[in-house]
Amino acid sequence: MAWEGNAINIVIADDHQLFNDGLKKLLTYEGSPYQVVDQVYTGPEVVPAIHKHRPEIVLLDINLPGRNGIDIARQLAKEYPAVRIIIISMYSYEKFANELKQIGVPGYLLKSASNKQLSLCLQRVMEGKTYFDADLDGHVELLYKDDDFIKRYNLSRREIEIIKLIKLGLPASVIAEKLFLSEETVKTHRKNIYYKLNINSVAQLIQFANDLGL
Amino acid sequence: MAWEGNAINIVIADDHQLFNDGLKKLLTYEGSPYQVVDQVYTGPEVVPAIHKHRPEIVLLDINLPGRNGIDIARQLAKEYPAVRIIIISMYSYEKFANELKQIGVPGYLLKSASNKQLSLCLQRVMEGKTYFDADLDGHVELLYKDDDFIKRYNLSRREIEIIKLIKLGLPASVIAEKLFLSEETVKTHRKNIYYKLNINSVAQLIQFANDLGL
DNA sequence: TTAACAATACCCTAAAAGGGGTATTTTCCG
DNA sequence: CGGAAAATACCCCTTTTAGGGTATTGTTAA
Repeated sequence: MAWEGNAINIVIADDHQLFNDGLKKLLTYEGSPYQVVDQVYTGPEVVPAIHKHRPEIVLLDINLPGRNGIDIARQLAKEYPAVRIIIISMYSYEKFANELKQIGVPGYLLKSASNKQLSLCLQRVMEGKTYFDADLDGHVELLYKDDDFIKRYNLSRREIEIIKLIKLGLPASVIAEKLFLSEETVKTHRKNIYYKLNINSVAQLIQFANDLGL
Repeated sequence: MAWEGNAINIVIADDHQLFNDGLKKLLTYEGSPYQVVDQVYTGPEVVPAIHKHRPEIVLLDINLPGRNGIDIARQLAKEYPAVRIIIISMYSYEKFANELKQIGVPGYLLKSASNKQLSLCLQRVMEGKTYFDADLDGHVELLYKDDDFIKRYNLSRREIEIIKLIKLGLPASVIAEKLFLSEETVKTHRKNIYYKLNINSVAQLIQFANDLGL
């Protein structure tokens, strides 16, 4: 499609095939300077694809099956510093934003971004600048999601916070340290969560949280 | 694009703009029978859009800001029964599958579905049949997926079986009963699984299994 | 301004998980 | 056939969870 000569080559890494394919379509309109040279759908496929194609840009999801997107970004930044990484994620992981910047990731787009924001991001990154959607937008969606969750299951804000930490596999003692609480308090919250959700194991809690996108 | 005469009209409701726009592109290829007549990005916009366009099909996300997709589906089924609803969701909400079927939703696609699955789903729904990706996930594809999983992480068939039961939140004792094994054996398998996957908690195991669609 | 809820924190106990071994029998492939 | 891998099963121990309470302090909405 694009004039082969100096097209900007892109690799897309996202496990949602419909999103991945749709993104390709969005990028390869008539007269586009971009060319999607490869699409991968799992974590372990990313590095080999980059090695093979040496694209100018990789659009990289964080939640890839098999391997964490941030780990991949770290390896790519080290081994393929010429490849510009743009993270494409559902949420604004503010915690990771600084980490990603430090790694040298120049772009961060939310999936709720518009086509124009995508173009702008690509453009800026190709100019050697940065574009971090995560800084601007982040809070709104997350707070809303939590609110929705709270309403539906009568959970409190603190309880949501603790659910997220349990999801990471942290024991009550560590969660307590992180939140500057007594371990007993964390256990009390956990008990209340189980009661409200009518469950009785961490496995069920995680299924529940995952199902609702928490 | 499509021959205006008898094109199948579609409304897309998804808050991830890039996904929404990409989906439109995927549906409106040259010679496509489909025509995207409207795109909305929040819950409250859905019903008015349906009212205005009376499309044959609405592709509806569950996690919409402002209003829950299931509620919307319920209202649409009642007030606009001619509109065929296809849920497009990130996760397989097995809990809600029956509820959705009862409401009369004929289609359920995962975002990780392929373009072909999308086409098939649309086709079947337009023929008055149903297409539930959430179900298939549990049966048809699993055997293949298991093999893939085994190869990548050196897990045995028995270990996969036990992972699935752990995922349900069952304690080792119950798993042992179910499989006619000693509890100690189940614990041994679990230890080996943790070692192979380099993890150390049930929370991490579930994340892992979910990521790989197990 | 109270009553309800959220958040905090402690007590107790039993069950289960997590982590370190070792060892036997089956199964299956070369 | 023989050896590797898988599946089975047990021992030990410590930590954590799960479930049963009670209780104090804020905050907040009726």
